[in-house]
Parts: sequence; C-alpha cells; structure tokens
Amino acid sequence: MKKIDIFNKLRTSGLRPTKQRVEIAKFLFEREKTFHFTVESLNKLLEKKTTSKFALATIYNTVHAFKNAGHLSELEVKGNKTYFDTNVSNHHHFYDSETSELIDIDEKEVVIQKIPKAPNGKKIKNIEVFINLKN
Amino acid sequence: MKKIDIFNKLRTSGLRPTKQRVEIAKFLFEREKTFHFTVESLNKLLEKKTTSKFALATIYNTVHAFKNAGHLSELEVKGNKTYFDTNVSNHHHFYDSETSELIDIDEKEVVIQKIPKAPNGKKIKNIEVFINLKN
DNA sequence: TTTTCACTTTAGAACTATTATAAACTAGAA
DNA sequence: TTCTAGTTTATAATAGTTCTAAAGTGAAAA
Ligand SMILES: [Mn+2]
Ligand SMILES: [Mn+2]
Ligand SMILES: [Zn+2]
Ligand SMILES: [Zn+2]
Repeated sequence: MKKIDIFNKLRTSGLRPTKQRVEIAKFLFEREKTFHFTVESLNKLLEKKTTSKFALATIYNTVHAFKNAGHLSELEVKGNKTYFDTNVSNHHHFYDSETSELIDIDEKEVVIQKIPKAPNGKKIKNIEVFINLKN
Repeated sequence: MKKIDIFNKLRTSGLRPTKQRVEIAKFLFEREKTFHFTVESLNKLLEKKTTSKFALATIYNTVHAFKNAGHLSELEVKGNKTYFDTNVSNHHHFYDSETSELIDIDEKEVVIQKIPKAPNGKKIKNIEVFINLKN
C-alpha cells in the first residue's frame, strides 16, 4: 500500500491525513501479513522503527479511529489489555498463551459441521474459533 | 451442593473454609446452571443476596483461589474486565455483545469437521468456539 | 497567498480494574 | 486455652485506558 493509498484510505474514512496518522497507518497497513498488537506493543515498535515520537494518547486516538473506520478489529484475548488485528475479515486464530502469540486462520480453513441454534429471537452474527496451543 | 460438600471442596483444595470463602462458594457453586461473572458483578450480587459484607480484595483473593484450585475458569470476553465461569469443562459459548450475556454450549453440540494443523512443533490444547449473536 | 477554524495532537490528570501491603483477625492444631 | 500460619481487610500502589483543555495544524475560503 503506497503513500497515496494511505492518504485515500484516511480521507475516504473521514480522517484527515495528519503526519501521525499517516505514519501509524503506514506502519500498520503496509505489510504482507496480518499484524496483531496492543497499544503498548505498537507504541514500543513505533519508538523503535520510526524517528517521530507520538503521544500515547495519539496512539489510542488513532487506533480507535482506525477501528471505528473498519480498518482494525478488536480481539478477545485473555488478560487486561486490548488486542487489535489488521485483518478485519472474518477469520480464526491459533493462540499460544505462553508467548501471547496469535496466528491467523483463514475462514475457509475451518469447517463446522454442527452448531446449536441461536437462543430465543436471536440470530448468529458470526463464529470465532480459537485454537489454543501448547508445546 | 450442600454445606458439607462446600467444606470438602475447599479443604481438598487446600483452602481453609473461612466464613467468606464458604459464603462465596455457596453463592457460586450451589446452582443448577453455569454462572458467568466479573468480580464487579459478583460483588454487587453478594451485596444484594447476602447479609455479610466482603472486602473487594477478599473477592479477588477468593475468586483467584477458586480459579487456581480449578473450580473456576477464566473467559476471554471483549473489554477490560476479567470474566469467570463456573463451568470448568471444555465448552463453547453464545455471546451477545449488546447485553454482554454469555450462554454455555456443551462441547458435544459443536462438531468441527476440519481445522488446520498446528504450526511448527506445537500441539493443540483445546478449541474454543464463540458464537456471536445479534437481534 | 494569507486567513481562518474545525479538527488533531499533546501532556498530564482522571478514571477503572486489579494487585500489593501490612496490620488485625481467625481456624484449627496442639 | 494457647499459638500460629493462613486469611481478611482497608488502603495504597500499579496498569491500562480515557478525559481535558491548551497548543498546533490541515485545508477550505477569502
Ligand atoms: Mn482482553
Ligand atoms: Mn477481557
Ligand atoms: Zn487475526
Ligand atoms: Zn461457560
């Protein structure tokens, strides 16, 4: 994803392409593989990989703006920190609780044969499968 | 589960059956259906349903002691609070994010036909399925 | 261009969930 | 009954996140 695309991505989301947002967007979205992170881990990586520095509040603001724009999704992971995912399609995860490492599983790699029907007047929105790993 | 059983459950877990532990254990374990809760919700319910009062730290201590003893499991739910589950067997959940309500699904109610193999030298510990609901 | 201003960033305060501390209390062995 | 390790408790400390309001800035309008 090139700079012009980052600009468009931000603009079409109603987000002004500020210096900070562009740099964080490049870091998050210009990569081949899915990236799973917490605000803390993102902050550390940005400190390491870029010369600019960002207020922690800006990282929170930006990550939430991207999430609200549909460019990031939030993950359910044990512990008190919020995890984010650059893969916003329906997909599943391997999870290694010892290393807190998450690995994407494409939706098509998991086939479910049988599930119970949704309770009362509710419908199924989506299904998430976590495969917990050990050594 | 009767009082004597609560006493045994605590004793055999190496936990002294104190007034507080017995009362919390009765509240958590003397019920037909699975109970999903946060420390905050448990605290409020204990205030309402019992005459004794408990220091918040005691509720944290007790819940963690029960978890370490294998009487409670921890759940992965979006948000910053830690959820606990009185069902410690492998099972799945319906989840309604609007009400934060969790409903148990027995392991046998979900049949998975195909999953990818675990990465590198790792093995699959268990599989958790979350069925997200909408109205 | 320059001006203007709504939007954004920022440092720090505030807030919320959780854990640590250490003094007072207590279950239960002796 | 005495004794003590284990437990409870109030409170402080910590960690993750959100709020606040002042300073800065992108970009539309003049
Ligand atoms: Mn979490
Ligand atoms: Mn959580
Ligand atoms: Zn993912
Ligand atoms: Zn459950």
